[in-house]
Amino acid sequence: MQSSALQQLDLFKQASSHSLNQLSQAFKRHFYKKNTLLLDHHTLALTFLYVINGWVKLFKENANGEEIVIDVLTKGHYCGDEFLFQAEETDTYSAQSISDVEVITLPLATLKRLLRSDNGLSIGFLEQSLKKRRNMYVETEHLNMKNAMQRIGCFILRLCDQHNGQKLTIHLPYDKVLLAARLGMRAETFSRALKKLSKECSLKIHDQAVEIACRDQLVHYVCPSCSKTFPCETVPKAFRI
Amino acid sequence: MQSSALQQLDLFKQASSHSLNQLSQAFKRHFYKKNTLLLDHHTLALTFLYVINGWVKLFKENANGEEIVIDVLTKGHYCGDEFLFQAEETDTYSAQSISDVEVITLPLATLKRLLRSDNGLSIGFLEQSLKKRRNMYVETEHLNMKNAMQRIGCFILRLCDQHNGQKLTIHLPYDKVLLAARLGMRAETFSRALKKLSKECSLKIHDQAVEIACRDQLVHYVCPSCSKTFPCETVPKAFRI
DNA sequence: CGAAACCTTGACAATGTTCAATCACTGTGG
DNA sequence: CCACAGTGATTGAACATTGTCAAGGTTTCG
Repeated sequence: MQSSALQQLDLFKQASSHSLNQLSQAFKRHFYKKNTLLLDHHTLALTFLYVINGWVKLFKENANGEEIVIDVLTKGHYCGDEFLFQAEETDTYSAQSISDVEVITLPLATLKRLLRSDNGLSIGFLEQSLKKRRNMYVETEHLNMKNAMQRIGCFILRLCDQHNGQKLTIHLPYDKVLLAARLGMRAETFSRALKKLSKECSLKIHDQAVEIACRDQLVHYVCPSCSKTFPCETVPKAFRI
Repeated sequence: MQSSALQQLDLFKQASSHSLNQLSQAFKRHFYKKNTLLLDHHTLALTFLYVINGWVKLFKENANGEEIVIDVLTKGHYCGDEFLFQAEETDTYSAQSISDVEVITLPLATLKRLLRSDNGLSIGFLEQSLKKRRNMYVETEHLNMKNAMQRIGCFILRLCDQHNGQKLTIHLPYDKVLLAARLGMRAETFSRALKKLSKECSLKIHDQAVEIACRDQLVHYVCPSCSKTFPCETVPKAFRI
């Protein structure tokens, strides 16, 4: 990892050159195959994880042994930072690749040491953490205000490049079981809701491909229940940090 | 606001004495009556708000004009920080007192200026922001995993001083309509669920008072669906035998 | 006093979950 | 190469939970 490459990232763009050098040496770069456990819940609480390419599932188990999906990360996303100043290992989770991935890792202890002496680095992490919180507020609102069909529609809309014309085809970035969990519903509910949504909004579904005849029709169904207007984000959710 | 008092707060405990002095001069202290609009959604995006005493509701309206409760703050809680580095005024909300309150406010611009030159201050804000995010993960999990009765029970348990004995009486800190919204359900659902919970777990409800005959009974009903164990704050499940 | 807010209750509708069955597809070992 | 197991996906039927609407009681406050 070049320190110049690091500086391109929002997280590090205000970091000192000393920090960037230290970081570029301390980071480890990894390539993993699909379905590999990247970090177990012990290690994750000690490690900063940044996704360069591919998709990563964050998950834990509840008391009944069922899997809870915390989040799904891709290019530009990261995790583990929330345990920086947390002594006890609690509320942690594991990370698993759901595609071939390229990631970088760094011991939180190293990061913490650098943060202590580099205000630019601290501010970068603060800024991104605040952004994550704003995103979480939106997600919570969606979970409360939107039904299954609307949440799926919202996810699809966020995959549309906003500069595209009306008619377009997008591809669901990972399997439907996981997507259902990510959107807070069961696989069966997802299957039915997607089918219903496709009738309602003139979509054609072929496996992972979603053909959208008229984007505005989808917007009209999905967005009224929301405090934002489409396009919600310049960059689709998948590529947000 | 004395700078020595400020330093007692987790947010500011690592701040430089220069920052503390600046802050203690820039802060404004306010006393408001119940049901006062403290900050509208424009002002809130420009203001740091810290609650000294009393209760504050954060809310906005959705497209249908219904109120969405974002959060309810009390002593030691704060908000507005998430707009520190956000140029556009989006996803904002308003703040209203729901009891007589004492709060302090500070323009975010001032805070931002101080953060730039005080790494201790930045780290304080980062640390608290990460803590908020960990709390939000727990809340999201609860919303997904717990039903109405369990969410109410969990809220009640968190009001119990963990060192109390089995039998105790707690008081709901604000009205049930708001509490229902805070817990992500309708007032009617709250009413029925609380009644059902009180039968299930030997509670006696008189208006705002909740008499708990056996706290463990409540724990037994509420906590199995959760990755934490009661008392939630201290003992991670990982260390149970 | 009267209006408004708070709270509860009943009947019913909407939404999502659970369970069981089925099918297609993929990768593995014999 | 085929049989087979496992995963992903869909569907139906029964069920559970929560929301909606309407009504009525209580409290609060001007």
